[in-house]
Amino acid sequence: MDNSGVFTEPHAHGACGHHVLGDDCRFCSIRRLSVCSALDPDELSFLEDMSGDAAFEEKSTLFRQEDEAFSVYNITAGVVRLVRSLSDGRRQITGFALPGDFLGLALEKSWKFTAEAVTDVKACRFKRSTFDDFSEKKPHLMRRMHEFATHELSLAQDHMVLLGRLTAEEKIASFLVTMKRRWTRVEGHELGLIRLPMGRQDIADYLGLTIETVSRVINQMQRDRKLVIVPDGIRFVDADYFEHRALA
Amino acid sequence: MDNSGVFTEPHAHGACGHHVLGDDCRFCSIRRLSVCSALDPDELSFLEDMSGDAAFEEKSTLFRQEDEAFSVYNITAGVVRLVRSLSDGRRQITGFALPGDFLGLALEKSWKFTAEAVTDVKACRFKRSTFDDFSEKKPHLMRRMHEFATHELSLAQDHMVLLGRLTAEEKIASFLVTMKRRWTRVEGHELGLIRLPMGRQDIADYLGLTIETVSRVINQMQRDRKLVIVPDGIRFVDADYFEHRALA
DNA sequence: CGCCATGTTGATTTCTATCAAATTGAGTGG
DNA sequence: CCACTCAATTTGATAGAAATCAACATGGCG
Repeated sequence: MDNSGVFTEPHAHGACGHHVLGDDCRFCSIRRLSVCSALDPDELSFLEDMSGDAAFEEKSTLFRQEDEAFSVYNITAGVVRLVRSLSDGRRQITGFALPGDFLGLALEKSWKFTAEAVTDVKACRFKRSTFDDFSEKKPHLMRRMHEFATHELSLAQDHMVLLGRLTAEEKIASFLVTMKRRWTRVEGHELGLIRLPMGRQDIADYLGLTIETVSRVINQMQRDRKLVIVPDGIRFVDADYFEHRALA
Repeated sequence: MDNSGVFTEPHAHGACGHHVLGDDCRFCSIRRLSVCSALDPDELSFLEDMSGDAAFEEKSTLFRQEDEAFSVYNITAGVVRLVRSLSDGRRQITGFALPGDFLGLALEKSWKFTAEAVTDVKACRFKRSTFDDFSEKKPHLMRRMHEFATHELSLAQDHMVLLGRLTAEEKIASFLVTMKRRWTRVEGHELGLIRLPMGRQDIADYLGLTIETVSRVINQMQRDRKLVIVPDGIRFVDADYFEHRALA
């Protein structure tokens, strides 16, 4: 069921630590967005030698909470959901990783969340120990990692405000505005369409709502001519409405 | 009103960057908990020379969101609330800083939250630029900062689960259990009392509830003989109940 | 074509917020 | 020492937003 195509850490690890698919960091389209932007050509080539490409099928699991973190990942294509689950089945999605996002900032041995592929995903994988050794010797990279971590922390705080203090309507509006900004950044140009590759349940679990409420609010927004629902996402009709309702 | 004793960054900054009150890092009681635990005696003495003590009165503001971050702080005594506010007055407290906690992990110029003294607070203050230069040269310290940042990130994710998916009762139980653990760590030994120096409104703004709900739930717990309310905090009566209801 | 996952819509309940009023309690000044 | 004040907290009554329960619709895919 959920296990089709699962590619968990311990098994995945065997094939990594060396160059697998031969992609070239110099031509990496998301490098400017990633931790790798801190590196000069020599460093990049070194990093390339210790990296391997990884692909994950839609609905497969990159790794699970509590698993030992043998690898770290730079997402290069697709969307990953980061999930924390309670024993009774309640879920909170703490974030969606898009191309350019890095998984493995934490220095602890085990993952603190489960990562699942929302779409087919491609990632640049590094053996954790090698990557750590390298960053230990390259203050550039360590600093960049730290920048990423503190930026994530700031985003996490934004999300706490959203979860703790916004109404359902405000949550949805904020989410859509954020997704629009993130996709624009990734794609390098604004698209009329706001891609929503994740399902309604994922959106609900990200916003601390139920799937019914997410569906109702989005469809009400459509009836109110604030947006239109299209295949794979939505399109803003009244962008002002959204800017006004999303938290800065 | 809220401005009595305010000690904002720009003004505070004038008196810092050198040793002010003469406390000795070697005898710092919270060093083992702080970023400073990464340092050897020489480094500690260097850091001491560039540090200054700062004191903030109860209810005063250490710094405000958007202010330029001239200094970074190591809290040595008291409790600080970290606040994000919406334009319409809604507040979300993203965390409480206790002794040993560090404010200024982010590398960005401006603060991403407001910090207010819940009690009288003492802190070890460093000029931001000096501290950054120092950490740039000391991978030890940079790594330690990064560890702190990623640990905070993990705590932030815990808090997202709390805000998004727990009931009022579970939120309060989790909060109390966490405060118990944190105070035990700070004080080095377990105390029967769980100190709650922050008011009910602060607890509400931390848990995404209203003050009335916080009051009601805590008082109901007292009626149910799960805890007793005492001056400055609460005392667990049925510790099992709390362990069972708090998220791992 | 029909199946099953996903999403939508409707009816109702429930939890928590809101509105409103007492109560407590620390600090102040007579 | 005690009355007074003001803020913080508690308690009660009611409202409301979102959850829950329950069908029903859609749509991609074998």
